[in-house]
Amino acid sequence: MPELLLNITAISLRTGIKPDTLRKWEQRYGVLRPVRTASGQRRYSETDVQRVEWIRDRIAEGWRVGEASRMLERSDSTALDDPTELRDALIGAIRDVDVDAMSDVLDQAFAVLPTTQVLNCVVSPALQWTGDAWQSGDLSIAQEHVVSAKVRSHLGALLVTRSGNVKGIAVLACGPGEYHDIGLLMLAISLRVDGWQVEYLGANLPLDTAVEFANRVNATMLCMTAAVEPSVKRLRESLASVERVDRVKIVIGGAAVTPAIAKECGVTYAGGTLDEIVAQLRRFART
Amino acid sequence: MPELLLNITAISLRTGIKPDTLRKWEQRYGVLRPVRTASGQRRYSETDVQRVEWIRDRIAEGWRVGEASRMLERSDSTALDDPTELRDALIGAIRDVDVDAMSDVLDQAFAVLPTTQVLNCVVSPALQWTGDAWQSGDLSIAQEHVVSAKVRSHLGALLVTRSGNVKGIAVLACGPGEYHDIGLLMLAISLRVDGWQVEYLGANLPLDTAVEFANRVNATMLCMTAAVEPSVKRLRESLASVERVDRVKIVIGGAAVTPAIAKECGVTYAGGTLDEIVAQLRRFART
DNA sequence: GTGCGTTTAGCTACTATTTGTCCAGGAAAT
DNA sequence: ATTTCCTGGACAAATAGTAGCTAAACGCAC
Repeated sequence: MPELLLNITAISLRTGIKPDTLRKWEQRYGVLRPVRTASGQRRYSETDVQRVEWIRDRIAEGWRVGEASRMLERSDSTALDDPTELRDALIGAIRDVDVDAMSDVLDQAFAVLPTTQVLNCVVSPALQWTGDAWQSGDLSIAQEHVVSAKVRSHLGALLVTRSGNVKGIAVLACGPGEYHDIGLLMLAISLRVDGWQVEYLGANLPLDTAVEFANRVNATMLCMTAAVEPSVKRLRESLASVERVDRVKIVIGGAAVTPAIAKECGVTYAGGTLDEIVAQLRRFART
Repeated sequence: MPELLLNITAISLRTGIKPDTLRKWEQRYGVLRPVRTASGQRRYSETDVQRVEWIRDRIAEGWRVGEASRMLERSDSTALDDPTELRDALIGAIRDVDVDAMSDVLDQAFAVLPTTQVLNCVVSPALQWTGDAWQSGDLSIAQEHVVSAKVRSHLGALLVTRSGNVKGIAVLACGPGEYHDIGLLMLAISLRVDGWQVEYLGANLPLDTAVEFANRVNATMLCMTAAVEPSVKRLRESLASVERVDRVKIVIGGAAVTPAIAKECGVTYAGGTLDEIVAQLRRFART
């Protein structure tokens, strides 16, 4: 599937709606969610074209833009479109071990909400809940695994689509001994949406080989995570001994990493919500 | 027939793009690769004319030059449809650490070949090659990881689509301590294609909780894998101590598992190529 | 109809990026 | 000798971005 994305002039020529207007529609009604390129330019999909044409036709029939947009929103959200409700629905499906429902809710969420919102407001809280429920013994490890696997599949699907133009290349990996990679996967998706080319290396990667790889693919930065204490220790040891490549900036983060640790190792720290991390990395890359 | 070559003025007159612009396109986007005379002058072919005209037309449709060029690059990367060639192309991309090409080849393969054939004839051999190259030191762990991650994403995307449960429910998981899950993921896809409802639990799962889960979702069978020696040991220990549920048939397999081990533990063995395993499980489920 | 508030497209101002054109100085072709 | 072409850099024009303002169009109460 060579997914080709239109810029604002192209979609404007095809739909007959001026660029200014398209931007206003996006700002006011959020009907269009074009992905952004490296420099922040909008890139529209075929679906976006269809949405614009649909609204244009409604306007021709005498509807107002706002109403048409709301109709469109409503028509493609059969049931839920509220992040909170979707989150609760997902948690409910997990609690009931209803694997089909889990997929349904995830499909639904990705269909009606912007990707970053799905990650921040639906997937993240649900995973958090899953972790807590597992710790308190309300959920078995198998249930926790099935949730992870499901989420991973959905996120993986988002990672395969490639965007043509890029801010830079970001290499993402879990530190040595670290197997908690879902958070990193979510970051990968978020960065991709923000216009990065992401090379995702997954769990348990020695730092030296990660640096070498990042250098080889000409990456702008290398993000390593550690979610638990033992792997922070190993990551720190690696950072102390690894030979740095100046061109590749190293960023660390993850549940068990603190700004102090990063400072001590002479690398940058990123943390907070996904959106915050993306913003931090965006600024950081410019420096 | 002596191929007729145009100098830069000629191609400029035919396409309406000024020589200066053509040179900049070449410099900036590399779309044109005219041959050079002894003294370094550009000589364009008919293909080059077509490429310039194609880009010119895209620009008229509102695209930006840079992106149109990239689209052109993408579209004329030769389309393969032979499993062997695709396999070799994938291995080549892995060897060259060309992450974009890897995605291209995988996209291509899944587009033109049946899923099972992609897994058996393209992905499997390429992963095998990757493993061998890693062991012989020709490939770093990072390179091995990026291949895994890429393949995992593509396979995960296939696992998201749900199909009816005609043959029964199969629960798949790696045994405790086992993190090599790509083979299992490929089996998951193959079983799904064969008409099973697959619940994929991924790496490192204790057997007792897997059995409990399989029972809870009314599974027909539970497949556990072990790819390396230590995890076979843990799997055997678990099998000896876990409480069986009659309804759920347990099957084990994986690189480090032998029929003898399965027999000793009182469970069924499955092994061979993906197709063979699927056939074995199909027969097995009927009993 | 008239008046009033809301909705809407278009416009301006300003910044950043992308892209086409031009120029200088030297080499080759005519 | 004049013209064409090369490279590389400089620069201006075009395209996009954001934010905020304006005025026409519209809905609705009177």
